[in-house]
Amino acid sequence: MSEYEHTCMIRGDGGKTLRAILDQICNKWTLLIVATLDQGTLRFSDLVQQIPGISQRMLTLTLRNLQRDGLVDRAVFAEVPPRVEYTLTAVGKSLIPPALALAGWAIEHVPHIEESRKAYQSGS
Amino acid sequence: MSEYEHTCMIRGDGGKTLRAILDQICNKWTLLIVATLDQGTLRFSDLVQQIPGISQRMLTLTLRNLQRDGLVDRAVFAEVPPRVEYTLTAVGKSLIPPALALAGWAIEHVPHIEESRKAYQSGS
DNA sequence: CGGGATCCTATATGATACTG
DNA sequence: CAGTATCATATAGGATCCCG
Repeated sequence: MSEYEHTCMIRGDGGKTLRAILDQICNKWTLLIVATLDQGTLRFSDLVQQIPGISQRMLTLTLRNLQRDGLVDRAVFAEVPPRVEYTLTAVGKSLIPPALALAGWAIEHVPHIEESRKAYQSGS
Repeated sequence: MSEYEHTCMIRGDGGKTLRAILDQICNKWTLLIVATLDQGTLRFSDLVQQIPGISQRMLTLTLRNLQRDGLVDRAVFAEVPPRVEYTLTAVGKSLIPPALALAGWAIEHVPHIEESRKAYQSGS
């Protein structure tokens, strides 16, 4: 039943490699931006509108990181007013299935987790 | 090619539900602890030894959260010296496959990401 | 329109010392 | 052994204003 032979992928080098990547992915906005860009190419203002609550600052920062890591392409058009379009790269798209796996797990277990939290509260 | 129909799982309610759970999972130690506990039942001191760099404080805090969320069982034995054993619950174990999926993605793309970072640096 | 620059706060994490 | 308590710090994230 145990998957111990495989969890070395997580524990690996003490989890360093994995966590370095995970830190980039599991911040507040990355998955949301990637999931939104799965629709296709979008402009900066499109992303602001479609991602509720994100600030310009965090959108810019997160997009820069995604671009730096090669998950997103950034195309600037020399027009007035300026136009900048963002598109998922192949690597960016490849992140979606594992992200969905985690999202599926989370959504599937939300009821159990919330129940457990209530029981824990009343217990202590 | 697009998985847009499915990414609503991520975007859902603006990502709120997913991120509430993700915040618990993607902190510095949670996945490492869960992966370590996949071996089976372990004592507090076992975890300290097997997880390099973790402090007693963070191990305690993270274990409490996992226990509260029903991912880990905590068993206290009234002995001297005290013995406390931690075990993954079924829900806790169920987190491992999606975690492995993400870990697999990360490890598979580390080379590409590092390459992209170097290119980004020299570009700017 | 698409940011950059600046300031600010909350929180996660760490170090250390103490205890039943 | 398995924590708790306290203090300190780094950083993520947010608010606001300005610019080409």
